[in-house]
Amino acid sequence: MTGHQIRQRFLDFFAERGHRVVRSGSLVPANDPTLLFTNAGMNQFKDVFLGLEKRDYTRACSSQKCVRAGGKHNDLENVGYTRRHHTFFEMLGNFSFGDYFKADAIAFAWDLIIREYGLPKERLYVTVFREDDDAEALWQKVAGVPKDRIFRLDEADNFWQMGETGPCGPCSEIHYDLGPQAAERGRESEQFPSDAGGRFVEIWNLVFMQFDRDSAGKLTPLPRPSIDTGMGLERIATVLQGKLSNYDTDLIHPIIVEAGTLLGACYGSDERTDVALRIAADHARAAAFLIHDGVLPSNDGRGYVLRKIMRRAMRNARLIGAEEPFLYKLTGFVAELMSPSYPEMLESVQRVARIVKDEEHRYATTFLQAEKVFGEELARIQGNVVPGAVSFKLYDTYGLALDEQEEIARERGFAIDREAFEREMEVQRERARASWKGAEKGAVVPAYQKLLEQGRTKFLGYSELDGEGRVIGLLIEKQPVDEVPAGAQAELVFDQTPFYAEAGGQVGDCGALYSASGEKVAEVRSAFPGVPGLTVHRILAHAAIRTGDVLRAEVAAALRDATRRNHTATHLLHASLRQVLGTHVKQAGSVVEPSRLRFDFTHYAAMDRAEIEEVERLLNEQILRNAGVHTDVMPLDRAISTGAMALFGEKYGEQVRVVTVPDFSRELCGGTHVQRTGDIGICKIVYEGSISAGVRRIEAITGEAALRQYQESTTAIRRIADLVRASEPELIEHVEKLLAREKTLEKQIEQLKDKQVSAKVKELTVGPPPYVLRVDGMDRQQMRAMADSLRNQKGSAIVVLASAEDGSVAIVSAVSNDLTGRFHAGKLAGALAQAIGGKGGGRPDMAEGGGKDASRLDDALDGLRREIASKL
RNA sequence: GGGCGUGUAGCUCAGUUGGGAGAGCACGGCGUUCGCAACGCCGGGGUCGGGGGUUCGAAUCCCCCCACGUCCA
Repeated sequence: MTGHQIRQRFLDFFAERGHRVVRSGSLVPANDPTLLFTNAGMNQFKDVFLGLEKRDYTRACSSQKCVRAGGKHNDLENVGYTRRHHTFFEMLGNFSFGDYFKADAIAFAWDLIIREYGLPKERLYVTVFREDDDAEALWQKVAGVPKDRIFRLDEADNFWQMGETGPCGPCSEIHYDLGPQAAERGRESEQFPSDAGGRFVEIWNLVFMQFDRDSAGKLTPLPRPSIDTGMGLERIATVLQGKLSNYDTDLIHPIIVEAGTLLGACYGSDERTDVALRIAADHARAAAFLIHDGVLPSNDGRGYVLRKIMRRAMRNARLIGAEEPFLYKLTGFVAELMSPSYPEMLESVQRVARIVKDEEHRYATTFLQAEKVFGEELARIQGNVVPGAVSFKLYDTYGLALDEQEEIARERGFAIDREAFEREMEVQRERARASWKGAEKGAVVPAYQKLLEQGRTKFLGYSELDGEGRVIGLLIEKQPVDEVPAGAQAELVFDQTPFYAEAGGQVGDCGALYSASGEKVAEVRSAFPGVPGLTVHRILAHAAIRTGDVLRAEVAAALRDATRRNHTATHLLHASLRQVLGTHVKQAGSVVEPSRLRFDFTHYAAMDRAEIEEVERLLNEQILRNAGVHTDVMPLDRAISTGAMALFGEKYGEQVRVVTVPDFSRELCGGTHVQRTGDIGICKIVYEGSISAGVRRIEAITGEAALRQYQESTTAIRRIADLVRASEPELIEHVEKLLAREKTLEKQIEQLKDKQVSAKVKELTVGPPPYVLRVDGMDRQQMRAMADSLRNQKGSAIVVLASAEDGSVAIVSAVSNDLTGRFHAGKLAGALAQAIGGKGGGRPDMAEGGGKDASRLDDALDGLRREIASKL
């Protein structure tokens, strides 16, 4: 059975049993700052398990892309050396949201692996949580697993929790015996539950979510227990394909072979090569999928983890002799290999390759730089051991990995002091820990969650800008209160509201609240979702407000209208960019405010002027067309099948809104839009720039803001034209002429100054040195040239020049080389400067100085002249 | 978020007790050549990342910011 078939059978199996097949979520988790990457199948259902989100199904199954690298689960260091560690893998899972529980979960799992996948019972073992009598009984009753094949284990292995608090419960695992040949040498006789160094592998984990843990650690039973299971696709493939290592399955082995071809190496020839090839294969998978999902290599956060993964692959390849970029080709191969299940991977092949190749290039330059510095350091040290501090600096500042250092050191007969290196590393860790102010997790205020239990806020604002709402919650500084006094800043929740809560880049609405008598009782500063589905209004109360009050809520129409114009314009901009630049353009971030719109998107190069103008033209053509903007609500699957654009890292419910500009743009969007494109008025791009490698940013304005900008620009142009006394049509040509003239004038001044210098030099060289004199009006540049020239022409000379201007004095002195033993130019300049209340110094042959008191200059020069004469 | 490093001509970079902004390549002109490559001569090209400070004087020292690199979290 191929890997793709194994995945498909899993999904089909559960679909036949009433499960909704849900597409894999993005590797970048939506709305979850606590998580670096999606690392389990249940991530995208987290809010459903927590009861924060409702879906129109209670059973689901998925094959979820996962990455474990960085963060809590970090497998990166092991990848390549073991049979089963990966940075990227797929997790098959079935889920029950308060629907079926243990009995069905066990029955499904057993049925699938025995009947569908045909695994022999005698090779299977089951573990349950120490106290979970139910599970043990069910495995015997429902699946007919003999009691001696069921093992009770402790919390560490068989109790699962999402976090410190929240849903948790016992779990139960199915293990498979790969046979004694899979055991570590010498451990062949060890029996389950030992893993015998790889002989017994966990293939499926069934989590029985049945408790809620509060902050005190107390467990209360959940009213509707749930199921969350996870089976690693690569592992089950290993078992079903009769292999011992995940790297030998058809999901990964072809990539290893391809890597071998690209690197001119043969898998199986020696351990070093094999490790490098496995690392290349695994990391190419991770890189291809991460970049496809919108992650870009950078120096912090997710991008940094991606960079580390890619560099690890390049480094190991280099150790087996790779000199040219290769990883970018391998990611293309990965896309091909995975395309039966992930056809969308083929769309991003070009973009991914470009980004990977850039990174390979960057790595090469970084490595060269580091190697150079390392060489300099090696030349400096005594003995043949590289000190820990040096090693650490190389690693920390220049990114030269320790195994690379050892490689280079060995070639030149040096050794690395690993212990000293570790000590330096510990210091760095300590420093980072000390400065860590504590992660501000998106702590959900419990009060918001309580309010949500009374129902989601009904949003009236798609069609209305004002409406009545009943106050169902009031908070001051996140604490619930029954009444808000006049003058207080507070948060207010209605049962329904026309206020848009900040989402999808669109800012929340501002406005005001009125009592039944028409009195204005509060200003609304902004509105945001406290938790998904709950609109929280930030208010400044003008009168007392109590829960239960019915108020009229009125959105500030002018601001909302401006926001709508910018939001629809954003969609038109997105579509225009795709037409002009290509379909590789994808939204990477967006802000929609009343005053402007900001749009980040994937594109490999700066836009040239013609492209920007073409995008603007196309966009405004759509505005002039004045097409109606439609919004439809439909299931997510249908929306995607009609070609609506969905975004990276954005989470959508089952029912989605699709915003359409006929024949031009179609996007999933929950925001507010204009009715006809003509309402936008006009759209003008005011900024285009880089945000990071491969991502560009555009800022644009519409409507009134665009008009204002236009007026300001024309005013400015008119003023400039007046100032330079030119008519607008000939303004550019005129300014060009002025600049050219300025340049000629500057050059003429230079020439005049030069002439002044040579005239003065000619005049002076009639007489003998030393030359100690005032040259008022000359600047330092001229004085240097003059001193130089005097000295050179005479061959042997002392020159001291002083120039007074605007009350301050500049001094330059020069001494020819034959005299520097007796006269130090720096000392001459210093002595003169001191005499006029200043300072000076410089080299023995050339020096400068300065002072404030020009009135004493002549006397000082006389003095200096006498002093020099006496010593000559 | 913290540590270290880098930022100088279109490109690659040099520039130490603070005192002349430079090299190579690229570009333009002229010359040598049947032509090309190559070479010779001449030339254009710089907010020394930005801002502030210290100083008579800052590419150089100090502070802040930005961009990039790198490591830790």
